[in-house]
Amino acid sequence: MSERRKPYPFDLLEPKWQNLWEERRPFRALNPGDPGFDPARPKYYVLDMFPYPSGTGLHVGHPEGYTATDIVARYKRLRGCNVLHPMGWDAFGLPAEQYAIRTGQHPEITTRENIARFRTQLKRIGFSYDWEREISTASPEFYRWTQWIFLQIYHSWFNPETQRAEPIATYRGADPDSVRLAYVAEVPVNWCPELGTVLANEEVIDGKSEVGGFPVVKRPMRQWMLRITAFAERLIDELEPLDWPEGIKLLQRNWIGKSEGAEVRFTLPDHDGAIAVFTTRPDTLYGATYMVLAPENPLVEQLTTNEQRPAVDAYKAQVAAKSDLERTDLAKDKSGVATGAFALNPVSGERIPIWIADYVLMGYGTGAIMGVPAHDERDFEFAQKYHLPIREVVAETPRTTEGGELPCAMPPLIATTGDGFAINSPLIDGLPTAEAKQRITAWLADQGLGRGTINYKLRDWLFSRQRYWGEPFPIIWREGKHEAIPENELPLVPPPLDDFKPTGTGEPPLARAKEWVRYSDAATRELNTMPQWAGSCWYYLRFCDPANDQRFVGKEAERYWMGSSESPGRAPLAPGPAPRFRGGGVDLYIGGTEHAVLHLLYARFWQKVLFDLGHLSTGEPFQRLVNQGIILGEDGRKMSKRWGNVIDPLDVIAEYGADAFRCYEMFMGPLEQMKPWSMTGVEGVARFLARAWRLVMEENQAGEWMLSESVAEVEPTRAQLKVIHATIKKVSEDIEALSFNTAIAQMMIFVNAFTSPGRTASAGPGSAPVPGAGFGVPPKQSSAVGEDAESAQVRESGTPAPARETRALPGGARSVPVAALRTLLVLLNPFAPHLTSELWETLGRRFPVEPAEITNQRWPEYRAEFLIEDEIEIPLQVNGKVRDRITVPITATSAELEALARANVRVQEFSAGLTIRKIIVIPKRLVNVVAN
RNA sequence: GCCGAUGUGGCGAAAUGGCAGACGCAACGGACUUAAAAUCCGUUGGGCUUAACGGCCCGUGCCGGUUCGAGUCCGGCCAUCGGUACCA
Repeated sequence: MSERRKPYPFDLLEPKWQNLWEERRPFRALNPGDPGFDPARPKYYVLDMFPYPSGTGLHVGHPEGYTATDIVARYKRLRGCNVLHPMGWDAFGLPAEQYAIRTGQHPEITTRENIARFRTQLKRIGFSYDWEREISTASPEFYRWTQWIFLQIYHSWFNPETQRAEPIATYRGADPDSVRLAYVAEVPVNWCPELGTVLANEEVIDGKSEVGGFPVVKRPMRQWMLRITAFAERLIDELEPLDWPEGIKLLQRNWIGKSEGAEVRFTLPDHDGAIAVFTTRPDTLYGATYMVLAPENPLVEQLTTNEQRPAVDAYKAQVAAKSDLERTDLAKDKSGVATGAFALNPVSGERIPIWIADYVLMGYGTGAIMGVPAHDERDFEFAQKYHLPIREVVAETPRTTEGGELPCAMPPLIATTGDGFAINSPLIDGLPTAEAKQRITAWLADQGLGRGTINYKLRDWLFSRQRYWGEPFPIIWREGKHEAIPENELPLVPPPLDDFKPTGTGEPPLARAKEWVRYSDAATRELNTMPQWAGSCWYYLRFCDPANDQRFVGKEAERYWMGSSESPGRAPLAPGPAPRFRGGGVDLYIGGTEHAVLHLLYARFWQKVLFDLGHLSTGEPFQRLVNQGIILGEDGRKMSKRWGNVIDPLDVIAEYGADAFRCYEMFMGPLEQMKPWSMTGVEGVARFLARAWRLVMEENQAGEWMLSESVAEVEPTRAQLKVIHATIKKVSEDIEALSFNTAIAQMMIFVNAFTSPGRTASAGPGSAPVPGAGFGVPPKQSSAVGEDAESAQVRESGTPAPARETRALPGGARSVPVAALRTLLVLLNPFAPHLTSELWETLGRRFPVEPAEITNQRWPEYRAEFLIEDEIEIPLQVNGKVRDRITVPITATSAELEALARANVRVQEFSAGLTIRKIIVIPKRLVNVVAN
C-alpha cells in the first residue's frame, strides 16, 4: 500500500508558512505607544476561552472555536483593524496535582510539558495568535497580579448606598472585617473522607467524588469567601444589553435566582425573639398552619422541648449522615420531626407548631419557612404526611367570607399555587394576589412584623481550596486575625514540596512546608490556595499588556483594547437608560457552554470590583459571546476513549493538511450547533482546496507545480464578475455573522465556476439556459448585453474548444483572470491561510503587486452593479403553485408582469373554468394568480 | 417537574413570509486508464404518468390557525438532546 498522493503539496507549504509567521510575526498586535502603532485603525479584540493544558492534548472540539476566532481575526486585519488575538493557558488545576500525587513529578513540570504540546498543536493548525502575548496563570509573573487583585478585593467593601465596591477605608462601621468583599467564614464544604480532602462542587457528581466515586458529605470548615452576592442585582441588570445568546443570559439569571417577596417575623409565645421566614407569597400568610426550620438551623437547639429532644437529635443525626446523593434521591419523600415548640401566626395570632425537615435548606432565605400547605406543593405533601391542617386562602374567583369562618370542611385535594383572590384572610379578603401581597406586606411593615425583601439563590463564592497547585493567598494570620501581606512581597510563590497529597485532616498540603508557613515570630501564612477560576477571572485583561511588571494591566493598554469599539454586525444597543458600564470589553469571545455560569459570572464579578475601584474602563468584560457546539464522533456519540471515536487533529492534518482541517471544522455546519465529525467530509473540503490550487497551478512533466499558463491579465467576463462580486458580498456578510459554512459554500461555487468551462462562460448562476426563453448558442447570452472586448476574446478561444480539450491542454486553452484569483485568495485567506499565502506569492512572481504579502492586502468590497441581472426569471403561480417561469427584463413593471401572466398559456390552462380573483405581483420575485 | 435547544433527502446541511433541498458527502452512470487511484462530466427527495420531450401529485416531526402564499409567523401537541432540581 503506497502512500496516497497529496492533491496539493500542503505538507511542504504549510510548515513553510508557519515558520515564516514564526520569524516575521505578522500577527503581532501593537499597543498604543509602541513604534508603528496606528491609532487611526479601529481595534478589535477577539478571544478564545483559553484551555486547561491537559495531558491528553487537543481534541477536535478545541479548534472549532479557535478556528472561528482565527478567521475573524484574520478577516478584521484585512479589514484594517488593529487586532488583539491572544492565547494562553489556564494552567493551575487538579489533574496536574493528581498526576503529581501518583508519580511524584512536580506539577510545574507536568504543566510545562503539557503546555508545550498544546502550543505545538495549535501552531500546526496555523492560528494567527500573537504568541508574544502568551501567558500562563501558573507563572509567578501572572499570579503575582492574581494575588494583587485578591488584595484589592480584600481591601474593599460593597457600599449599599452607592451600590459599588469601595476601599474599606470608606467604611464607617466598627468591624470592617464583617463587610470585606473577601472574608472568612465557617461554611459547609464538600468533604470526602475517603480522599481526605475537600472538593469543589464541580468535582462532586451525584454526591460522589468525581475521582474514585467516594461519598461526599457536607462538613463545616473555615473558608475564604468572596461576597459576590453583593453584586447580584448588578450582575442581573448589566447582563441585559450584552450581545450574548439569550439562553446563556437566562442561565445566569436563573443561577442568580432573584425572587421578590417579604420577610415575616413569627413571634414565639414561649421564648424571646422571633423566627423570620422569607416568602414570595405573603398573601397566603393566613394559610400558614405550621413552620419548618432547616435541621441545621441554630434556633433548633433553643426551641426543642425536652419531650421532643430525642426525636429531634435523632433526625438531625440522620440528616447529617445523608450524603448529597441520598438527599437528592430522596428529594420527593418528605420527612421531619416536630420540635414541640410553637410560634404565633402574625396575622391570625394562631399558635402553630414548629417542625424541622430537610426539605428546608439552611442556605436559602433564613433557613426557615412558613408552611402553607394549601398553596405550596411541598408544604402540601408534608402536611398530608403529618396530618397538619390545610387551609385554603386563595381562590380562583373572589369570595369574601364575612366573619372569617373557618374554611372548607373538606381540605383541598391538591395545592393550588397560581394567583387568584384572597379568601379567609380578613385583612385582604377579595384582593387579587398581586394587590394582596402589597397590602399584607405594608401591614406587616407597619406592625414591625416584616418587610418587603428580595432574595437571591446566588451564594457567596467559596474561594479557598486545600490544594498545592494553585495561587497561595497573600494573607497571614496574627493572633487569630487575618491581614494582608505588603504588595511588594508579591508574587507569593508556593514552597517546593515533594508530597502533594492531602493531609487527611483537611489541613492543606502547604502546612507541610514548615519554614514557609512561618511568616514571623508572631504570624503564619494562610495555608489555602485559590480555586482554578481565579486566573481565568482576569486573564483577558492581562493579554492587553502581558509583560507589564508595574501594574496588572497598563491603563492605556486597557483603555484601548477593552474600550468600546463599533463592531460591524453587532446589534445596536437597545435604547433606554445608559448602562453603568460603557459598552466596551472583548469584542468577540468564543467558547463552550460549560462555562455559561461559573467562569462567565466570576469574571464579570471581578471586572465590576476592579471597575468600581477605578482600575478599569468598563464594567463588563465580554461584549459579544458565542458558544460553539460540541463535535461528536463519526458514530454520532460524544467523543471519548470509551467509544474509540476520538479524532486527533494532528492525524487529520497529516493526511489532509491544516487548511483542510480548518475549513472542514467550519464547513460542518453552524458554529453553535452540535454536529458529528465525518472524514469523508474532510475529504470533500480538501478536494475544494485542491481545485482552488489547480486553478492557479499546474504540474509540469517533472511533476513540479508551476504557475498555470492559463493565468493571465485578462478582464473577467460579465458572468465571472457576477460570481466574484456575489462571493465578496456573501463571504463578508457571512464572516460577520459567523456563518462560516455558507461562506465556504459560496467560495466553492466560485471555484467551480472558474474550474469548469461549462459552468463559467455560459452559465453563471441565474443565467442558465431557460427552456423556451429563446436562447441560441448556449454560451452566448444576449449579444445586446454589450460585452467588452476581453470577454469576447475569452470566448473566442474558449468556446470552440470542447471541455475535454481544455483540460488536456490547460495552457492557452482558456484564460483565468489574475484579478479574479487575487480576490478569491484574499477571501479564502482567513479560512485557508497557508494555501492562499503560497498561491499569492506564486502569482506575485509573474504578476507583481504592492504590498507583496497577502496579509497586508485590503479586503475587497463588492460592487452592486455587477450583481444586477439584465433579465431575471419569474415564476408564475396559480393558487400558489408554480406553473411556468418566464424570463423578463429586470425593469419589468407590475403591470407588465400581470399582463404576461394573464397571457401565459400555462396560467390559462390552470385557471380555465375558474374566475381570477386577484393577481399578486411582486416585481423581481413572482406572480401569483388567485382563481377559484 | 421546570428551563433551554433541536426536528428539512441515504448523510452534514441551505433557504429577507415568495421556485424547498444551495454547497458538500455517499451512491449510481460515463470519460480518461492495460487496470486501479486521482481527476473530469452527468444523474440523484418520494410517487404516478409518457415511446420520448415532458406532465401531474405528495413532501420540511404531528394537529390546527393567520396569509394570495408558511420550513419560516401564531396556538396546541410529540420526539431527541442539553441544563437544573425541594430555592419557600
